[in-house]
Amino acid sequence: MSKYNLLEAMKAQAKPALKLTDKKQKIMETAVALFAEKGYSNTPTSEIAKAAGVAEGTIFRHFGTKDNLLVAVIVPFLKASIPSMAEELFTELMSHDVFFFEDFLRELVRDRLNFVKENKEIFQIVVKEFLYNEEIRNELLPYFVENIGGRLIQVIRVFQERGELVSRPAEDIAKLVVTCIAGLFVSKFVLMLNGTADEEAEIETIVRFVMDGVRKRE
Amino acid sequence: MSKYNLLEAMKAQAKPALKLTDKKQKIMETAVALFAEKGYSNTPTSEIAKAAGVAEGTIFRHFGTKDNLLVAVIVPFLKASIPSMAEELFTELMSHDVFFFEDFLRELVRDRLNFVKENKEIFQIVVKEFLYNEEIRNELLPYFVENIGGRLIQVIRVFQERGELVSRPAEDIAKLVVTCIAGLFVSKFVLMLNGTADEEAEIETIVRFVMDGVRKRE
Amino acid sequence: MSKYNLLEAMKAQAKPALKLTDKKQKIMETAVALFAEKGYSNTPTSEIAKAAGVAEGTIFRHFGTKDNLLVAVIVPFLKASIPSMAEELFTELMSHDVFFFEDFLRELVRDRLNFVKENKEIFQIVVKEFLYNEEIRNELLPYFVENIGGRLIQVIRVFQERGELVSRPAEDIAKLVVTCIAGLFVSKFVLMLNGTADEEAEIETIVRFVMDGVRKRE
Amino acid sequence: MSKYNLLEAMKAQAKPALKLTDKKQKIMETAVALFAEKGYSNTPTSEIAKAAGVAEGTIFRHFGTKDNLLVAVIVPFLKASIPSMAEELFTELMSHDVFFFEDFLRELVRDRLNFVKENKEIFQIVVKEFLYNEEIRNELLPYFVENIGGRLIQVIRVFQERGELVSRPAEDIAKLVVTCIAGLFVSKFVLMLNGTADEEAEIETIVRFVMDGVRKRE
DNA sequence: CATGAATGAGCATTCATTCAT
DNA sequence: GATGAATGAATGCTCATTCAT
Repeated sequence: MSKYNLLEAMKAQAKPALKLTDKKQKIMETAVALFAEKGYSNTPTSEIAKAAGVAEGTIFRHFGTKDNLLVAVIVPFLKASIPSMAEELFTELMSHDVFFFEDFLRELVRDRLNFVKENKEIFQIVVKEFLYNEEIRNELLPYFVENIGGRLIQVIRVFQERGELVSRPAEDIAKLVVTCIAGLFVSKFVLMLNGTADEEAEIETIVRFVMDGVRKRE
Repeated sequence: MSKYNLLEAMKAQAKPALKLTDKKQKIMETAVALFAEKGYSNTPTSEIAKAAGVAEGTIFRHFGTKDNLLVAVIVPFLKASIPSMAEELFTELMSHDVFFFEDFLRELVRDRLNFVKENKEIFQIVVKEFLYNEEIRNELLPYFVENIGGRLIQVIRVFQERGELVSRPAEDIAKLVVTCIAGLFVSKFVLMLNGTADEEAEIETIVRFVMDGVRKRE
Repeated sequence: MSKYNLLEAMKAQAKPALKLTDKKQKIMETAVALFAEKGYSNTPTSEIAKAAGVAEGTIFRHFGTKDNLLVAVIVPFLKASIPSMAEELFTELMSHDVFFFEDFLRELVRDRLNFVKENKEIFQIVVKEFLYNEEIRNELLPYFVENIGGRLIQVIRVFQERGELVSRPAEDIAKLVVTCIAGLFVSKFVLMLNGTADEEAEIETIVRFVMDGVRKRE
Repeated sequence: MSKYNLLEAMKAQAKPALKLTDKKQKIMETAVALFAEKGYSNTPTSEIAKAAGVAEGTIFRHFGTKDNLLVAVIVPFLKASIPSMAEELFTELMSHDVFFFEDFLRELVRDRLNFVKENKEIFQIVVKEFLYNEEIRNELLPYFVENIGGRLIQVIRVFQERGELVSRPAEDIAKLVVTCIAGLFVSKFVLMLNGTADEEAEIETIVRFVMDGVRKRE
């Protein structure tokens, strides 16, 4: 059995208990900043306590274990990680004829870029722990594959049928698209390889790359 | 000053001292396996010692510190990480007219895929520590950007002049290409999202995605 | 830069925080006894912990490092090591005509003898570490020379002008006097070469030796 | 039973085996320098080996243990520490009437000063370990008291009978004289509180202090 | 004799967690 | 709820000593 049970935690946190104590809130904010900066296992609870201005015992009163603190911090992010967009689009696509995959892709990238930009630190934590911590990876990987990959595959299939997308296996296409977008986000928000300041141009670059690759056409 | 000085270590290890003791060799092999599996900082030296069948002191007699053991394991990999290909190709391209970027890309992917496949565990270590360990990242990032990015940019420029590649900034193209390939390698060798068994098909999929994207053409 | 910064520590410990925890107090007492008996570097923290009836971690919670424990134990002693007497006497001497150097010396010896007797163990620690530990010596030597030597020299000069003391350089006289007294204290409290039980007689012996040497006079 | 048995070692080393190997000789010289500088327990055998240009094993081949190396280095010094002078003088004094205690003292100080000056480093070692290492102290203290103290007491008694020295207990006088001389040697050769460059003047200062104290006489 | 790889007990220090107040 | 002193297992590292070559 897993030490983390992130998915259990996600279900449990259905009602996100908006009434966070001042202290509890402060601990979480501090933990996010420190985990993002130095990594989970390089951040002692003593340092979190000090930076948050609480006693070390208080952390354990609220979260029980350090692991639980990580979970508490990560779960709301994970729940918001699934682009609801994809599902909405899919429903819509089935009924009306709307727009092009290129437009969907553009909106998807824009949407996720904004989401990650607003949750930069937690994104860093999730990426780092996802790779570093085997248990977390084992918990999250199926979740991502199913929820994100799965929806995207459905969307892709629709556009393939319409003839806009190549007819390779939708799984392969989804994987390429996700890897490409995720890779660029990691590069931008974790490795801090800052590209252009102009965000719209950046989005356009990604979209055109994914759609048409690097070959010149006349 | 950095704790690691990986680049210094790389220069110093010019002649890799092939005369590795049995024990030293065993320690390194064991460390590679454990670091890859659980991450550097989650692997106690005591466990390495036990798994390698040596006394803990032996590790420190050979490597001095745990950090040095990591460096000793990583450095040869890093030195072989720069695709000499790119440089050779670049020289060749300047003199004769040979082949297409698509062919270059195919060879590059094939070459690096084989390299990483043969060094799977060390690749896992490097990827994980690269993201998790700030000092290592700070050491390696400029190295990668300059050596890998730099060479690729030069190659791209040549093919742009020949009209095979789109005329967006070569830096952007290089970044997209590298991110895409790196992302797929991470997905395959670190996250273990196994794709097709047919490797040639896999290479072809990447090449076609990078060259032409996902849009259908008649 | 020094590892110890004893003088810094002395300034910092201005208000010695009388509210010592039971445990903290117990640790310090135990450490004093063990350091005095076996020397600082021959006393493992584990042994201190065991003898003090606390967990080893508790030592580090209170003192951070073993070095700091030594400092915490030594500093109050050092601050009380300067005989305020000398300074007071000096001021007094400048205004009124009071007593003889012989009387001053007798009081000085009596005062310091009592002080060391009451701090026997810490005196042992200081003497041993002073000789054994280069860094501690480098920290303390200038302090002693200036504070103890300096004041004594001033006193000696006054009595030289009054014609009670020989007119050799005051520095030389001070050095002889200090060496002689310190040597006898070390002999008594560190080497445990117990002299007479009669302390007053002991003091008188020292004073007469310093004043008149060993030559018989009629 | 003692770990050291210095006295046993002294007896055993009766014939000092002049045929010291090159390596053995080099090890001892290096050990002397390092022990004097950093103290016995702060000097790893590995460092001695390196500095001496031998393998670490070689030290143990020759000396068996690190303790034995210390003993090997110290013992010849200890054997030469007893001023044969005192004994010779005593024999001489019983037969003829020669010179004054003051002259004896002057010669004693000169003789020991030269001895220590020529064996400065071993003197440092002996002083430091004598204070720091209980076992060594327990071994050497009785030896010093008996051999050095004992002889001096006899000499003093003779001069007391002749009326040159005060008639306090000879033991007390001996102790004062030894403490005073030893203290000044420690101050000069261990603490490095350099006095005058003029050695004869220094000797004279000590002699006059011991003989007549600090009181001015007309 | 000499070597140096190997050993493993021992050490200072860290840190998540507990619990009495 | 909040505190922070106390815990003790775990960790990286040191070093005297052994032994096969």
